Amino acid sequence: MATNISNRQFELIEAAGKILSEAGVSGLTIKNLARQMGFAESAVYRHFDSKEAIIVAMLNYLAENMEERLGQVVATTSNPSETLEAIFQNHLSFFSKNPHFVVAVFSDGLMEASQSINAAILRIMQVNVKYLLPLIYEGQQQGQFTPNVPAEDLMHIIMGSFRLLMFKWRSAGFGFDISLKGQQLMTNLFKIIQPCRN
Amino acid sequence: MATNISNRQFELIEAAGKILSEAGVSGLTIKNLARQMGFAESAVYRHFDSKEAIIVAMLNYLAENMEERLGQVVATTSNPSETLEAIFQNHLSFFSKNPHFVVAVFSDGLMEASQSINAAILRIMQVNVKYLLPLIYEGQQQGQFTPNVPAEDLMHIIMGSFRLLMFKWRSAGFGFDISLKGQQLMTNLFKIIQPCRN
DNA sequence: TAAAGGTTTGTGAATATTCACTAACTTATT
DNA sequence: AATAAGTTAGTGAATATTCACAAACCTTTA
Repeated sequence: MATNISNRQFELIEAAGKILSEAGVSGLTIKNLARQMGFAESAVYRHFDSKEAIIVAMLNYLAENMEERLGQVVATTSNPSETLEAIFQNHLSFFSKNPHFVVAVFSDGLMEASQSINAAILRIMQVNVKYLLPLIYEGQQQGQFTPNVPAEDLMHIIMGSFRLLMFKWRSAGFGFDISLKGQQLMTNLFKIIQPCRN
Repeated sequence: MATNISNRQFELIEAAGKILSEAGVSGLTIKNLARQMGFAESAVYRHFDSKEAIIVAMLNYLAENMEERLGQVVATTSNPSETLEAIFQNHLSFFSKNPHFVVAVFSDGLMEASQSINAAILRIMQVNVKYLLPLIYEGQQQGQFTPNVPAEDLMHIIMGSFRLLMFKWRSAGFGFDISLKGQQLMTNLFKIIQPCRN
């Protein structure tokens, strides 16, 4: 779990992220990465075995980071509805500061690239499921969310809306305030998944 | 609008679709396309000026087809809720028969590839918006859908859920019954966007 | 202290492979 | 005869990766 990463490796991951957010998956070449770092292409291979390894390291870093953040949020909140909101805001704040991860996680170009990359991306999704699903289930039990729809499907709708928002943000060149739009989406989702009071 | 396409061109588009669904965007090369067609690479260029032109033609075909289908559905249904359901089922049935379009439309690898491809994909999304938005708005007016959330945002949630379903289907290698899962999603969505009866 | 040897991190050149695309030629159909 | 639709055999550019080598630094030993 405690993936050890050298300073240089971290710099490379950051550089790769910058390229991803600016030039997309197809722009992420060893040549561009080396240029971004300011050294020759061959030097990249002093720190990573392959391009694939760089991307996997990047995704693993995100997975660990996300696991930590979500764990923190769950630990410091009690009410399911409140926790869900905190998770939402946590994600929004994180992606707002690290837009390249939007490209990394929500792109299929990378998923096609290799099996290990694909697995890494799915792992990230599962981190979210791991925290969201019990939360939604609990919220249903407590009467905060509608019991008419299975928790898995409620989660599907929430995650789908979130992903589409990220897609739109990226398509717009990260040109609008994702936190603001995210807040609005969240508000709407809460309205919709609330149980009807009769 | 009346995009004229020769028989061979249509065959090429179909072959490209088959490759897309089996090998993804990265598998769609002229070499593979020629192999699929059973002739040499250079012969492809007898029918299309470039690879880009093939993809654009494919997307335009989808756009026209979709426009036609949605127009048909809207014309033969009256009730907004009923129309929305019919659109949903129409899409499910179409994608179920043409899974390659899922790859084409919901992939970012293609969007990055060129400006004209990007525009073609966005055009397809807009065809959906054009039909869905008035429908949802009307449904809200008639008290079939909740008025608490703006129509645009309701549409966002619906489209996001649908896209995620397509993503999951593709990730699973088109290995489950998309019509069935789609029906379930639709049922859940309808439950959720229904206005509370007090 | 100074030399010897090892490690880290870089360089520039070269590798094989893949890619979209093209020129010139052949063949069949009308 | 002319056109459409195929072929063979190339092109140059881009790709990830490997190679032998070198400068700078650290550690051991005489």
